Amino acid sequence: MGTLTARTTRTRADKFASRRRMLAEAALATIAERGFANTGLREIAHHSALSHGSLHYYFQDKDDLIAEAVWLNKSECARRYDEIVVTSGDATELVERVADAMAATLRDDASLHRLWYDLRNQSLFEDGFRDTIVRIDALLEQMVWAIVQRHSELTGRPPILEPDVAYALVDGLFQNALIRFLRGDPGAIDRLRRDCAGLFSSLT
Amino acid sequence: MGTLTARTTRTRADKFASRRRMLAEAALATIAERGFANTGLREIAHHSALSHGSLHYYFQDKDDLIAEAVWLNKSECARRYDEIVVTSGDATELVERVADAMAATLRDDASLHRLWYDLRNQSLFEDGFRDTIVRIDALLEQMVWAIVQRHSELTGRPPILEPDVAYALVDGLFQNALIRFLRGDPGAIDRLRRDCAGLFSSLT
DNA sequence: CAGGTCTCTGGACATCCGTCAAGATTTTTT
DNA sequence: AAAAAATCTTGACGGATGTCCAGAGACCTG
Repeated sequence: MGTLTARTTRTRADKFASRRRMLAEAALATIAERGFANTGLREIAHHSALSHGSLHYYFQDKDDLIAEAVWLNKSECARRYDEIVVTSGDATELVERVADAMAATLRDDASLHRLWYDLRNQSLFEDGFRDTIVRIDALLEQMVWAIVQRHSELTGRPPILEPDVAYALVDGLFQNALIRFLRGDPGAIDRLRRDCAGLFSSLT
Repeated sequence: MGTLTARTTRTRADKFASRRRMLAEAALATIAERGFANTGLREIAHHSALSHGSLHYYFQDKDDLIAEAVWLNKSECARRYDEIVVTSGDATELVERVADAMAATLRDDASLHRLWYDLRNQSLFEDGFRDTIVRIDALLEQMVWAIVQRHSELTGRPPILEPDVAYALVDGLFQNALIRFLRGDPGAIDRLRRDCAGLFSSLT
């Protein structure tokens, strides 16, 4: 076998990783459109620069691809509120900005959130990408709890609920708004903003 | 054409309806086990007394069958709290009995609830049985609101939230507990009972 | 330039799907 | 009992699925 320079192996690995990312993004967009169960590998490949045969060169199987795709999207999504938590100076500003951000992502990324709930439900039937879903779920719970804790700091009042309950309530609110929005109710955005602000304000 | 006696047509219609119900129940059990996307008509028929071809004699298509199945299960499920609402004498009894009932159905009917969330999500991608899902969703919201209103009567305090928000919070709590339970956490049952009681107590 | 990896394609594979229709079987009517 | 209507089975259809593979093209190394 030929000996490879360190530079070559690194660019190789980089290209491999970048291809994986590109395919994962194509998978994300495609599945977000039609749902996990209704989307085949050929359709995903059609939305990318490669053919359907290549998917098994970069991913072990379909579950591997989907896990990478949802992780790519959701792990970054969970960090989107960190800056708000850090830079908010008082409690009302924190609550307002969080509510605004949630309303904005409901409006802009509705089909991606729909995909998330789709995959989280599928993972209750099969264990293909269950581990990834569980990890993301934990991330989202930490995200909500970070907001609650910061709000507690700013108000001086202790949180009145535990992290998992807080996450459950916020998630219920968001999922309900998402469903209403997708069913054609544009007012769901503003109502989510209002209810979200009210909920976070009353969690401490 | 032969004239049929009223008696005969009625028994005909009865038998037809009873067959539909039997098939819907078989579909319910089968899909609850493996999920909507992973279950074919042949598998459903295998869990019933008929063959897969008969399904199209009693139902227009697969969506029709699934709609009937989920309606059969969920429309009755939404009425299960009516008796508690009517017969509870004071606020704490109402809250305790509701929380007990929710914890019990989480323990006993977990896979049916999993199916409900599965179908509700699927209906956000396809419009096959969307109308049925929307109807059931409205029923569940009314169910939650009936509890809140009764609690308001018994305490003399007005509800602090609107019906859709109350439903969103309760649903978030239940769905979160269901996910934890299905992932292998048996403590999710008692925690749902506690959190549910706490939530209903603070909604008025 | 020759040799050897790496990358990618297009097609084949077995299997499943929902739907349908022709015909057998059962039930009811005349 | 004969005829008709309702019920049910079986097998087929076209299409879609995930996976795999032989081989072509690209790219780097010597």
